Amino acid sequence: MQQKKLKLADLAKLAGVSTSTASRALNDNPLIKLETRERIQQLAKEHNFSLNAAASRLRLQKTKVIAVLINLDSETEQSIDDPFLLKVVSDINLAVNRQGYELLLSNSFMAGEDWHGYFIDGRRADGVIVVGQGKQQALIEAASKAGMPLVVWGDPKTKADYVIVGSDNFLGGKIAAEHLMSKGCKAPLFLGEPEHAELGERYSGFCTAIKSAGLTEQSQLLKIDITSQAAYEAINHKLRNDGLDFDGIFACSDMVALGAMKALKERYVSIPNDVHVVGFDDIAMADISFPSLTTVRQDTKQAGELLVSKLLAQLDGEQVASSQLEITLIERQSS
Amino acid sequence: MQQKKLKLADLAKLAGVSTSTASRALNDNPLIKLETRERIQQLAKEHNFSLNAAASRLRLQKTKVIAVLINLDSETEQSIDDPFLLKVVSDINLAVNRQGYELLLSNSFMAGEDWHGYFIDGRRADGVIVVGQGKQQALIEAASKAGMPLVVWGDPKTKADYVIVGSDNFLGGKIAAEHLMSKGCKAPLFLGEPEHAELGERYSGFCTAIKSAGLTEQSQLLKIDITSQAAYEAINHKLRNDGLDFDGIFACSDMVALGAMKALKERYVSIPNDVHVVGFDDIAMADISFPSLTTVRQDTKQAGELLVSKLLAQLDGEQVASSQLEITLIERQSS
DNA sequence: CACCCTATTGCAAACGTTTGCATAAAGTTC
DNA sequence: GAACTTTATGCAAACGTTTGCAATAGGGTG
Repeated sequence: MQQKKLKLADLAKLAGVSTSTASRALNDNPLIKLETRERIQQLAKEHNFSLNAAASRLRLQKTKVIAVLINLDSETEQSIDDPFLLKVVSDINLAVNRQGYELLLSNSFMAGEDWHGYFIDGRRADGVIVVGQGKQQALIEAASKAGMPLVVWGDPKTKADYVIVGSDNFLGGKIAAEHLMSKGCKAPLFLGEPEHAELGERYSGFCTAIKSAGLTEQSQLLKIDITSQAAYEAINHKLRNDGLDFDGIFACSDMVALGAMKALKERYVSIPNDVHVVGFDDIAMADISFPSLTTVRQDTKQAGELLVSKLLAQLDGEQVASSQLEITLIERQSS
Repeated sequence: MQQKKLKLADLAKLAGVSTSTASRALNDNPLIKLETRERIQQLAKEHNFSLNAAASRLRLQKTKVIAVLINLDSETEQSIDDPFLLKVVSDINLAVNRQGYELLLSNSFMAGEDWHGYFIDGRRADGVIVVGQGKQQALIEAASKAGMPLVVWGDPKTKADYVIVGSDNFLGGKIAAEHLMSKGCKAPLFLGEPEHAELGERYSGFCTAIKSAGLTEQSQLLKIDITSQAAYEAINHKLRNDGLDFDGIFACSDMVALGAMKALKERYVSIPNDVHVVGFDDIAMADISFPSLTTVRQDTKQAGELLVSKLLAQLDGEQVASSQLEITLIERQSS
C-alpha cells in the first residue's frame, strides 16, 4: 500500500521519454506520434497515474472548478433546508460534471466579502454560480464589477448587469391565479413574501390575473416567512381570527403550501372543496402529500444546464444574456 | 475593474520587505516582528490580496479541501432527491467550513474507480467523506487500502477496516417497534429493504422487539425500494389484495412513511386509529405532514461534526474508530 | 549532395507559494 | 570588548505541471 506517488517525470522515465512528451501524450496532443501517445496513456492507466491538479492549475492559470455559492437570507449560520434549493444544487452538480468541471460547494461564510478575490484571484474556481439573490445583492454586484465570471439563479426580470437565470415567475403566478379562478375561486389568497425578488414577480402575476377577472377586492395577501412552519401558523391564526374568508391559496412555494394545507386539514377545511391550493416548485413531496398538490413546476434540470453553459460561455469570452425558463402547471388533487 | 492580480511578491514590494517575510507575515508566523506582521496584513486587506491557492497547495502538498462523495445506489446518472441525504451533506458542509476546510462535492461519476488516485494523488482533496455505503463497497475498501483518509456515513455495525459513522440503527428499529406495541399494535409491518446495511439493522432491531413481545407470527415484512412512490404503490397494492391485515407500520425512512400514509389516507384508513405509523430520519416534512409523523430522529448536525472531526484526526495521523450516534424517538400524531 | 520541409521529441523556463538555511543586527554575559 | 545568544529578515530551492522554442532525424527535391 501507499507506494510513493508517481509524478509525471517518473512516468516519463518508465516510458523512456521526456516529461514534455509524457505531458503532451496525456493531453492527447497530436504533436506526439499516435503510437507513443497510446503507449504512454496505457502505461498511465496501468500505474494508476494521475496528474497533480495543484501543479496543473498553477501552470495553466485555470482550475476546471466551478464554485456554487449558496446565498442564504438568514444571518444565522444555518444549514439549507428547502428541498427545492437542494434540488437546484444537485442538478447544477450534474451539469457541471457533464462539462468536465468539478464543483466547489461554498457559501458566504467561506467566501467573505470579496468574492472575486477569494474565488478567482485565489485560484479556487474559474467561475461562480450564485444560488439565491438573497439580500447580499451588493456583493454580487461587486463581484460582477470586478470581472468575476458569474451566473445567478434568481429572478431574470431583475434589472442587473450580471447574468440571471430563473423561471418565468410572473407567468407562473398568473397561471396559478387563473387556474384557481377556473376552478371557481372567488376569493384567492397569496401566501408569501413579495419583497423577495422572485416571489414579488409571482405575486404580481397573481395580481394581474386577479385584476383582469375583477376580483381584486376579494383577494388577499398574507405576508409570511417562506417556511412551512410560518405558513402553518399564519393560516391557523387567520382561520381563528377571520374565519374562512378565502376559497383559494396560491402559495409561493410547495413547502409553504404544505404548511398551509396542514393547518386547513387540522381544522377540517376540505381541500379542494372548500379551498383550492396551488404551490410552486414541484418538489417530490407535492406528489406524495394528501391530497397531492397542484403546483407550478420549475425545471431544475434545465436550470442546471443553462446556468453552467452560460457560465462556461462567459469563460470563453462570449457575451451572454439572462434568460427565463418556462414553467408548467401540474394539476393534482388539491385544486 | 480587473486590475492585474497581485501576487505575494508584489505585496512584499509594496511593503518593502522580501517575499518570504510577506509569506510568513500572512501566516502569522511569530518569527516576524509583530509590528511588521500587522502592517503587512493590513496592506493585504487594503489591496484585497489573496494567495494563489494552487501555488500554495503545490508547495504545501495539501489542499485544505475535503471531498464529499455521494455514493448513489442507482446506476442511472441521477440527482439525489432524498431530503435526508441532502440534509446530511448540508450539515457536513457546515462542519467542514467551521474547520477552515473547503468542500468539493463529488460523486462516483467524477471520481471514477480509483478514488485514491483521483482525490489524493491528484491533490484535489486531503480526505474524503463518503455518504452512503451503496453497493460500491468494493471501491471504498480499495481506497481505504490504498491509504486514502476516509470516513463513511453508513451503518457503524458493519464490519470494515475503514471508519464508519452512523446512527444506532438497531436501537432505532427496536425503539420504533416498542413504541408501536406500546400504542397497542398487534400486527406491525416493516416497510423497507433489509438488504441495505443500515436498513437491515433497523429491521433486525424491529424483529428483536417484536420477538420478545411474542408477536413474530403476526408481524410482516414488505420489501420495497426506498422511495415514497414505491411505498405508496406497495401499500395500495397490499390493501387491495390482503385488506387491512396490519395495524402499525415502521417505515425505514420518513419519505417511505409519507408515501405509505398517502395510500392509507386515500383509502380512508385512519392514522393513528386504524394504523400507527413510525418513520425514520425526522426530515422537515415529518412535522408538516398531516397527521404529523412520529419518527426516529437522526442527529445530522452531530453526524456532520463527527464525520469531519474524525477525518481531520486521521489527517493528523491519529487512530480513529467508528462510532454510533444516539437516536431519539419523536412522538407526533401518527402514533 | 546540398537544401529544405516535416514529423517527432527534448530542454528549460515559468506559474506563485513556502521554508531551510544563511545572514545581519542587536542584546547579553563574563 | 570578545564571545555568544537572540531576534528579524532575505536568498534560493522546491513543489509538478505545461509549452515556446530548439534540435534532431528522416525523407523528398533539384
